[in-house]
Amino acid sequence: MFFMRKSFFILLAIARHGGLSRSVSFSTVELAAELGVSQQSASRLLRDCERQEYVSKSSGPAGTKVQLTEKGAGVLKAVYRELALSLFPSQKKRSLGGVVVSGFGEGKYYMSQEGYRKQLLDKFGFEAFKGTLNVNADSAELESFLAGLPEETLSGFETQERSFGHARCYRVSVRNQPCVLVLPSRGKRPDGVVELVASFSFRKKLGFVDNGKITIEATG
Amino acid sequence: MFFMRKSFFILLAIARHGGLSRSVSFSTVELAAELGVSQQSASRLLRDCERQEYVSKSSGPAGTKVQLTEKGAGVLKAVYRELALSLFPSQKKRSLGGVVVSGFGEGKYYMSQEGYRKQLLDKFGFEAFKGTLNVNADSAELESFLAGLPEETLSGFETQERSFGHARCYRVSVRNQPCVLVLPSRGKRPDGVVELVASFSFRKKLGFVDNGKITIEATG
DNA sequence: ATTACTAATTCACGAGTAA
DNA sequence: TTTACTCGTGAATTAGTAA
Repeated sequence: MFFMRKSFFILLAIARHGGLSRSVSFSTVELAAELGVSQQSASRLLRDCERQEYVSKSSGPAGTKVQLTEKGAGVLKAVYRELALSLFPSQKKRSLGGVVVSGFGEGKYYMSQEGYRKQLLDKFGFEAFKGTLNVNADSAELESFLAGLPEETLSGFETQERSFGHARCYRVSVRNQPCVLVLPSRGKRPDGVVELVASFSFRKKLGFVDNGKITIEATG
Repeated sequence: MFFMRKSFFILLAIARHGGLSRSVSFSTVELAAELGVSQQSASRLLRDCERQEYVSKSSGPAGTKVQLTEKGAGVLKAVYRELALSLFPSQKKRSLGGVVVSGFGEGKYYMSQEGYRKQLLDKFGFEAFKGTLNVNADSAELESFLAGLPEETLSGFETQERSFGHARCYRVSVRNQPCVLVLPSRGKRPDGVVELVASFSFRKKLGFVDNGKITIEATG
């Protein structure tokens, strides 16, 4: 957890300047002043962050442009989660309400890929049912629900036909059945729609139907 | 802001173990393992935190007991705030609803103390009206409202008669009138009750009465 | 202006160990 | 077992510059 200690405050400084969502101009002199180190150290520390893939940057005599990577943003989120749990232990959001929506079969397609099935088995210990349950939730509620959960990542991979992106996963449960909430990074989906993966079919085993209400619970 | 860089992760580790609200046993060996440093470094770093008054601790051959001070907790809250603003810029809570309650005149007593008046003038630039408006808010809402605001502190002081504790302050506004939300640390008050201080009387100038609704807005 | 190299320096770290 | 000291080493930092 604390291996990213040395990079954290640089990432935070970049995020403060908006580097989470876009590339920002950020000279090493400014960065140095904010952190209270020399320009030389700022330059070196930034390069260390790039080596660890926390940021992507381009720099030259015209200045530096920098943006946090997913991995870098993950560092900030992980610390945010720890802080939130420590500072406001009472306020952890333990459940998330949503509505079942139709997924047009992509869930089945993705869950048939060995690249994902293998990782789900390794990380979560079950053979995934070849299909997902798509759930629509309020995106702000989803955000704060997920902020309180430990995050795991399914890596992207390539097949002969195409390449598959990585996905963020969270252990949750529905009606006391453990399952995994998956947020694919690829394929811009509507805000607030997530996929649930389990060893079984939510529709067959638990009787969920389109437009039905569902409650997702945090586990652990 | 980043002067506490070196201590932050130690404070976070202590908070994870519950050291925010109570004294926790925490051997330097454990701490070292969590941070990925040697026992010797953990011991030294902990001592640095004590010197900076981020923690209070007692240690000896039987082990170490440690608890975060207000100042130490303030470090974690400040970082939490920065993270929250960067990660979820949309979600900042900008206003807080509450109900005016009767304060039995202690507000007038405190606001008559030169020790507080001087600090309010220095920090906020106004002569405080000798009285406060007590407001009752939902304590969870209050917590998340304040988490998004920069915090300032009025120091405690001594008079011939008694000693006065320190207080946490936040710049806010009510009906577009800038004022200061004060949370005294002393004198256990009911959860969710705060005091508003301004250059004027809320009751006379704005017509607030007991049990009336009030909305406090974040400024800046 | 910048960034970022190399060299000098410092100060943080951990080994050894006392209490 | 603890905690925490001293001290040698080297990684991290800054100064001085080049580009």
